[in-house]
Amino acid sequence: MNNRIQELRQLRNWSQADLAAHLQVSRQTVNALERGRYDPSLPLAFSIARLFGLPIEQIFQPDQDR
Amino acid sequence: MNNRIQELRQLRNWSQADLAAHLQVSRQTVNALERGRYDPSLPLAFSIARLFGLPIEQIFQPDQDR
DNA sequence: GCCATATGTAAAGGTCGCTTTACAAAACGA
DNA sequence: TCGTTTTGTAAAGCGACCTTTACATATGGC
Repeated sequence: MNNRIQELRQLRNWSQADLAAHLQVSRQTVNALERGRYDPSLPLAFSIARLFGLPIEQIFQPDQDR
Repeated sequence: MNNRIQELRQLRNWSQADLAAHLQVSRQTVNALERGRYDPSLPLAFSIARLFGLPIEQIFQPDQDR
């Protein structure tokens, strides 16, 4: 699962800590998501989409094989 | 997190086992999702949305407080 | 009544998502 | 150069997600 979190965060000149605060998760979680270590839960994906004002499908892209 | 999985499944006259086969998950997983015991992972949410031809936001609705 | 199908649930087990604490390294401004 | 901010990473712990096996109940057709 690919995502555009880092790109959307940098557009706003936010640090990972800033984004984490807006999402109410830890900074390590934001870092892990940006680096692709794991996918967010569905509720967190909704929070991210709402924060950036985009549909989930425009932020996250599933791998070819799913 | 609310979802319309049961409604969309019944529109197609599918059993939970039928849907599970299409999604390549266990029947118990489909049952748990329909009964709201837990939310799907983000990749599984994408599979469900693609199968039903709808955006994720039209199948899953986050709780008020998220 | 019988048999097959569909649904609900439980228990045990593995991996994932997220936390807190902590440390290291990179980047930046004054 | 020094102090601050930012990013990356690790480890331990906990609950969520999903599996397999198994059993119970309900429904419907014959």
